[in-house]
Amino acid sequence: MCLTACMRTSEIFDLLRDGRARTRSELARESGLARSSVALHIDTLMSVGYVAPVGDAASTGGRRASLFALNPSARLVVGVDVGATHVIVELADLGGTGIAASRAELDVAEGPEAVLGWIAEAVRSLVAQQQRSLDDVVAVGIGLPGPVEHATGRPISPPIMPGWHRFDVAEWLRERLGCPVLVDNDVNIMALGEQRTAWPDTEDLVLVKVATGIGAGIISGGRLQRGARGTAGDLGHVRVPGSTAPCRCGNEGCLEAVAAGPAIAARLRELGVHATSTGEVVALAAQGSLEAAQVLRDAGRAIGEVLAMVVNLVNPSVIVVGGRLAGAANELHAGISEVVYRRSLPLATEHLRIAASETKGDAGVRGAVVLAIEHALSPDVLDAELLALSRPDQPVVMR
Amino acid sequence: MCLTACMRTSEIFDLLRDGRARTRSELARESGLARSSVALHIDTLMSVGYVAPVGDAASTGGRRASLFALNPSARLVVGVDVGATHVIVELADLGGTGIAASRAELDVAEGPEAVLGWIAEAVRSLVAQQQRSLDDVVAVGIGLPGPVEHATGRPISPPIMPGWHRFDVAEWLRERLGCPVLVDNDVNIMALGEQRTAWPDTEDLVLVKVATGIGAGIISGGRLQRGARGTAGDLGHVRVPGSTAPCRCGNEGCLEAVAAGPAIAARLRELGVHATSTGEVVALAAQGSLEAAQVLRDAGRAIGEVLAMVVNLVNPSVIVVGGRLAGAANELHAGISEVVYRRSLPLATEHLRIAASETKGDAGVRGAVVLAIEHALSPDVLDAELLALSRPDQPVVMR
DNA sequence: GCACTTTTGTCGACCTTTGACAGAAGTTGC
DNA sequence: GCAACTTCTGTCAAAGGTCGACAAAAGTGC
Repeated sequence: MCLTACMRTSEIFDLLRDGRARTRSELARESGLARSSVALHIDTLMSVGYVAPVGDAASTGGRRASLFALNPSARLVVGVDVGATHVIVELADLGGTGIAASRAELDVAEGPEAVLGWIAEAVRSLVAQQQRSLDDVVAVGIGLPGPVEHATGRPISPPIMPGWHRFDVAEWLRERLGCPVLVDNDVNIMALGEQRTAWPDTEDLVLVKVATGIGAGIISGGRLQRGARGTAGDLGHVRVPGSTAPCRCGNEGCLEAVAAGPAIAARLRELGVHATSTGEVVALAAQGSLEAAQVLRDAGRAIGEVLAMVVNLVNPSVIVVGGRLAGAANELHAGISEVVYRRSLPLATEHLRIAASETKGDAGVRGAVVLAIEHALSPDVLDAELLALSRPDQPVVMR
Repeated sequence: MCLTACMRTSEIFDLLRDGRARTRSELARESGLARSSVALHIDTLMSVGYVAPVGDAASTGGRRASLFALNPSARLVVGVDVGATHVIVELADLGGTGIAASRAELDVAEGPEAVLGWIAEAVRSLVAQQQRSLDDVVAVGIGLPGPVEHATGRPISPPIMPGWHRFDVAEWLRERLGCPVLVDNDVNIMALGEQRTAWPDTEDLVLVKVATGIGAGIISGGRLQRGARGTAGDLGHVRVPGSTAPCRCGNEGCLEAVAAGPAIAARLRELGVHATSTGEVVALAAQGSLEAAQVLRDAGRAIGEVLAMVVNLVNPSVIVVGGRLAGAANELHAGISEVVYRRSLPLATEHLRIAASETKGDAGVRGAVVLAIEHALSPDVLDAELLALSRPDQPVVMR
């Protein structure tokens, strides 16, 4: 049997990945194949369930053409956002639409088996609630609050995750859920979520998360930049010009020691305002505290200094500011914009936009869902699945 | 005729791109195709000249298998390195080996038509000298000393290239040389040359060029990062912590105002040492001037401060230090290493190497040649060429 | 209702891929 | 030096994918 059988099928499917409905003729034009060949592939894709007819197109003077589109409910994916003190598990369809979610206040320091155990149980129960089978779940994406070696799915020396160093998260969950598991850093995943949902036409985006820590996810040329060891985008310990504040990392003048939640709270206490946590800073800003506004604007300026370098270095078209501190405070955004536009090269800022996160606290899970979907629907994986379905007797071999 | 005719042919060719010789069986194993199919594709590739037999493999107990490899002399490419005051044009084979080169001391400020005119003439004469036809040249790569929009092949507001703004370099040369022209920033091209020749197994590399200006080329995940407008890697105007030196860009504390050639020369004059140009600084360092050593080490530290951010942000496995000032002075390298290893995160520096450029002043042309070769031998271009050759009557259509 | 337009499913022809086979080329052991 | 064995090469028919064409179906506009 010809092994290239389903090759072009995944090519056709790739065109439908954006969710838009298309006629057979449109697909033929876009793929370069003949209409008759496209029809054959569409039949294959419909028999697997990944594609479904969605009515007819308007007539252009003759018979109406039938429209086909990705069938989001064909399979399920799971997105998981693990924070320092919470875990969110969301069940979603292939279009990225959330179907059901679970949340637990769980300390990541309790260790991998406790956290991942809860996640596995949550997935099983969400799937059961929807009266679907675990076999329908084709991939799991998961974001962790620390450095992750994406290729192997293991955290590497994560500061706030004791017991997780080199733990094989991907394999542990795969054994229990029976599908591929993609692991990445939480900020990377937020960047992915933000880019795919709010900025689909932007190929170069930087997401800055400002909360108890500060980090960035960099998407360049449409691809997430992870670097050699998966630690790319670590803004928190970049030195801010003009600051000598001591940082827990041992160096001084780090951005995190100046502009992250704890540093802002400390600064407010110096001004005589009671604030001990990131949450309280957010609350003060929401109440309109003048001191909070002032300190947040200064923090924004410090972040802006560092982002100005990022702009010169990476040349993004959009910077998205996210994280708990960004949501509550326009001052942070104002401080950032002020410095970035002054300190970066004119050529790099000419078409640069600095925007607030669109997904309200949701970017992490959204990104995890995207990570899972993009793996499950990638040509390689789809080819293997189509091959397996066309020959149920043969074992699945991944090349 | 089936349009997919030569599809798999380029796949086989892709395997031979690394220059290593292989037997039909090896290619079959690596490509997943049957031996007989591979044999057919090899025949096609030999008839076009891109692949040639290179003797027999050692016997493993039976008949010796014949070896096939990329035939470097099948076609020619051109690499061009345009500097502020010089132009180098090199004719190379498909293996990237230089065949012949021309150099001119030509000021880039004389404008595009003068410089490009000289380049076109140089190419013609080099090709003629080698008794080959201009038709054998399949691609030209060219590096320019300023921001370039790679996709369109036009410089964008280049500071030291008056008259070049938005000039269609690619089209101008294509019309006169009759083959595709790839344009990029000179530092990007140096990074490409360095990575492909000296660090082929490294996917994440940053090249820093230290000369009259300072810039960086970033290769991440094996791909050159150009950013939204092609200005990525602009280190020169990143702010150095602790410096307030005024810069020609209008800001203060820029790296270029502290650590580039003119700044170093100015600093030496403050110390009573006569130095006016980058070249004189290099000469002083070569003579073992203590003042030059001291100033260069300080410059290295300043560059190290900025590179420490780059390491946190991009997480490369190798930083290559190139440019005129790097070649002459170990002190620069020492200063850089000292600060980078102290200021970057331990996780990011754990496997980080900081190396001197291996290609002695040659990285620019090497990278331009690589750019040309990788375009000319890319599957898309090769498919089109094979299709055109199999149907000489039909016009070539690029999809 | 009729002429015209457009889509759809089907079919034979063509091309690529495959696995098998016989012959060629080389090695090893006696 | 010869026989037995191993491995590679070229050829070929069968199988599968793709294509263009065609007739039937479905819809529009007058």
